Amino acid sequence: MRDRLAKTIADICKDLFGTDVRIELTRPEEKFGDFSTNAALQLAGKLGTKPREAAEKLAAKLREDLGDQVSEVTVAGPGFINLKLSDRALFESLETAPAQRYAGQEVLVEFGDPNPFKAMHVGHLYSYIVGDAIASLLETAGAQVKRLSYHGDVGLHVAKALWAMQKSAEPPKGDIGRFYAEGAQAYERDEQAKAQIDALNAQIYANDPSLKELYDQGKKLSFDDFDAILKTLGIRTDRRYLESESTPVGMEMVRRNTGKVFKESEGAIVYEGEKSGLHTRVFLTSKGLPTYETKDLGLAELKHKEYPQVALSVIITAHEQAEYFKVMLAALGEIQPELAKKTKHLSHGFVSLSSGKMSSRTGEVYGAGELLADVAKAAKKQFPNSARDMQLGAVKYAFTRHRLGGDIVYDVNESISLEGNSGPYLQYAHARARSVLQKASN
RNA sequence: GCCCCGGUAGCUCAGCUGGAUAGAGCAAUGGAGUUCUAACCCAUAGGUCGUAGGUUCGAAUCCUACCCGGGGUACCA
Repeated sequence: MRDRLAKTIADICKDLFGTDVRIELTRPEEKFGDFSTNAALQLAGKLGTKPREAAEKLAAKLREDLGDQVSEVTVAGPGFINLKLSDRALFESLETAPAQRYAGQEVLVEFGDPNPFKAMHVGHLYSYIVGDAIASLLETAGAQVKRLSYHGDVGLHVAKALWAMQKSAEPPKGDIGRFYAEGAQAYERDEQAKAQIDALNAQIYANDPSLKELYDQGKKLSFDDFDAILKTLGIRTDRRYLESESTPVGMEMVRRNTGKVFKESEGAIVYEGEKSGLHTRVFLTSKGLPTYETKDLGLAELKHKEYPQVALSVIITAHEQAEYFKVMLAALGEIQPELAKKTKHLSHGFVSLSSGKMSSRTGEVYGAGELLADVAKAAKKQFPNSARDMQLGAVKYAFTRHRLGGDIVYDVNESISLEGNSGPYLQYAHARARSVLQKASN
């Protein structure tokens, strides 16, 4: 509808004034109409005529050419042309399918990315909800979307959790996050524990078989926990990548390109981002160990191998990684230019709670599951019969109603409110509207 | 220090590829209705659009400087 109108207006401008104009059709305040264009203002600027005169001429022609599409064409203010759609056009637009910009194309969307052996916190929840929404949007635009996630299954955080699991008398079960929290605290406070954890970390890197059983237990526990939360959220993941997969691929890429893309500096292998206005980052440490950037390079290559036909690859993370990704993508751009061009990093801010609740009693971060449970509790209290869908709608809407970029504040009570800017409000409005329609047709 | 993001009504946020008196929800104040799932309705009040310059016929929107908050800034992720 919008595109068709814009084209008609552009054609008329060309006919009448012999000039090409980039037509902007905006949604003005309701009282002005359904669409509004500043085409006449643009024309006046180009031709040096009075805006209102150009607007009147344009409007007259539009009334003629648009026929039953519009019920009103008016000129207002300095020379805006306001269009009011006819009922017929309005109904037609309802039946028009959305634009299929990515029709039939494969698109990857990576989001969520919680690390096993740690709790999934509200930041991950934000990433999952935003990422899933973006994936759905792309699906609506016709894309064949693959939802991906990436998980750090090796590293110091694993050692911290394993250390606490080893010390525990009982077999590990339930919330894995508490083991991590215990290990992380000991690592900070206790020199002896720190040494033990560092040793454990080396063992993990060396794939020590004596750790395998505990490691596998912990990993399973983590992913079972993630799965439960994702099931509640109704979010699926098509492919999970692990750091242990991407690491060898990335190391190979860095080695192959050392001397070309990467440089040796102070014993480490680095990428000098300064040449593209960024900063230098280490890819291989002086001990020869891969950093996150190398692993991400490998991940990009892994995705490329499995999905060679992608039109677009989106990665969604928190804001803290924004500049890191610029450097990583700049390096990738020198190795695989076409791949880097198709990769787009989007970042979101941090979540804070209006209640001020950020960490639970143990000093861990506020968990994703914990938030979901708190919402369910608050919803049940206010609306004893509230459905799961209502709670989910509340959380998802509260997290997606903001523009991406800034930090967001989450307020449980506001999110479950039946009034105002909330998910349940929309759901209720929808239900009522359908009810009215149904009764009208009986 | 340098780089990135944010700074709009008491609160949470839209608007930021320049355009019509800066909008919404919540909260506040004053009213109306007792119901077809009332998703409420009407009205009032509330804003130096972080600050100061600049560009423009026109700036919340573009440019510059500065202030405040968050993040990043070589061997963590």
